[in-house]
Amino acid sequence: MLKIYNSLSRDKQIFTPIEAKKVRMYVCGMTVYDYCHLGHARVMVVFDMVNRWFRESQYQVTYVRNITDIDDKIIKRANENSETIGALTQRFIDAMDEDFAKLGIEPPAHQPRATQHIDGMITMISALIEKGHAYIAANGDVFYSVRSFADYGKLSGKSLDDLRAGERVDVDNNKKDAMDFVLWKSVKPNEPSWDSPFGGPNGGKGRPGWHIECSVMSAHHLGAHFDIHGGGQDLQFPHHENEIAQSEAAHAVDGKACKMANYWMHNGFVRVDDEKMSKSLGNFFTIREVLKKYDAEVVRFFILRAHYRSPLNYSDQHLDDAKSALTRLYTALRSREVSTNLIDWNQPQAACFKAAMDDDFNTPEAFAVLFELANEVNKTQSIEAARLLKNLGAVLGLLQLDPDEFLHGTTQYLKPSLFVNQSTFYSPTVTLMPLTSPKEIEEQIAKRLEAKKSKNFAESDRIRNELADAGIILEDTPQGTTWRRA
RNA sequence: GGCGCGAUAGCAAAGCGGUUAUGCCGCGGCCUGCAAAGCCGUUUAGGCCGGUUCGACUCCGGCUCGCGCCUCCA
Repeated sequence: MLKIYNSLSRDKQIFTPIEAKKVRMYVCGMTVYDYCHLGHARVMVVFDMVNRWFRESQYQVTYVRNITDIDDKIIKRANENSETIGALTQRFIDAMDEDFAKLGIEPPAHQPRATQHIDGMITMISALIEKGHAYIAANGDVFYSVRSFADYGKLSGKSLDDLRAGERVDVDNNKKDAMDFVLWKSVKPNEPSWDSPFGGPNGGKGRPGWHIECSVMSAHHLGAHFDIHGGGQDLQFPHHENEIAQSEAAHAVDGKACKMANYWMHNGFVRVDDEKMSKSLGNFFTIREVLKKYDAEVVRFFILRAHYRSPLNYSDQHLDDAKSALTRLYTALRSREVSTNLIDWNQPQAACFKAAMDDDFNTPEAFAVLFELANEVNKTQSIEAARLLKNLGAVLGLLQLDPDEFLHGTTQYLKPSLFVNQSTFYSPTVTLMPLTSPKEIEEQIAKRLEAKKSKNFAESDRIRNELADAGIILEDTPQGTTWRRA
């Protein structure tokens, strides 16, 4: 029995799909005008995990994640770069796909782009105007009238009368109510536009507002009523609240609102020094920046190690910690031929893992099972335990590399001395040490073996220390000497 | 000002009204030529003040502190 914390009701509920054994899930994706940072990585990894767990639980999942490829920031950035909007967005979509693939994020079933759904948006906006939920302002903008939707605020728990619109941003005087939000923006000079029937000084030409995109794209792929809608916590208000207002009003039949999503899931923020990581604060780390220093799987492990709703502090210290922990799991799998196969969920440890995952995707608890299995493998050499460890890892999108491949590492090496006195995170200017090639390492190991054979321990230790300085740790085992990167 | 979330050992992070979470680090032991890895053991907990209870980290109330949303944001 799978339980999900529902932001809508603010409690954990037993998941009941609209259609038996099927899950229809929509997650707000990226606005593609720059590289993705770790905050974005978290949403994607978290919902990838959710997607995988549903599938593992025998659900047929239709996962939709949109791409916002038209908005103010994109237009601004394209102008700054003297680049076309199409070229800019494609460039960052490619970069995003590359980053996500490295993090083991499986592509969603559908990845609609806003610009492919303009017609649908115009249709929905027209319906909203017709039903009295939207109005065309004098300048040609179309606004949603929040006061027309009785349930406005039900997701975020906000009351229209308590919101402080205009406190930090000037209120557009074309609006009837300060909280009204834009559905259609009348065209401005040097901006792309589409034709619409909304009229106004520019003859209806304009482009859609942000919120309408998701209402239209989710309905297009999943229908007016679907199971799960997810995204980062910062989207809860106003974005998701506005989506509800649009969708439920537009799809209402005979004045009766059609519930948009049964479950709303929001993941917690990634923080830096206890502050939200964000573009505006400038305290963000891009995925590709982090992947220079850490293996992608370490980053994925780091994200999944915390519960998805908890805040997650980013720092190199925490990544180092995650790396050590993941190394322990891979070390247990080392030198063991492990085939993947189906998991027997009645097996006690597997059952523990399942119970944790079924409890609102409690990955930290699920990880505890993984470590118990690693301990068992190390203690008893059990192939069964090793197999279960790898198979459970697969459910989370982890532990699928050849252990040696992981332990030999592909990321650059940070000098240990730099780890001292770094309570939070390293400056991005930190010097990374180049990697010593595996061939070079093997040569040194061979030389050391010669020295060891002739009991020249001073020489063998010298070689070992030299490699240690280069970030290579040697391990003598009955089967020979193995190495891994620090 | 409104609404919401959180406070667990050196660090990270869960469950649970009474019994070892887990990982990293530290310490002791085994193993090792010495290490590393591994195994065994072990030191550090539950912001503060009350209440309920035979018993509270876990439930209730208050306080303090931190964070988030109320503008674009994942």
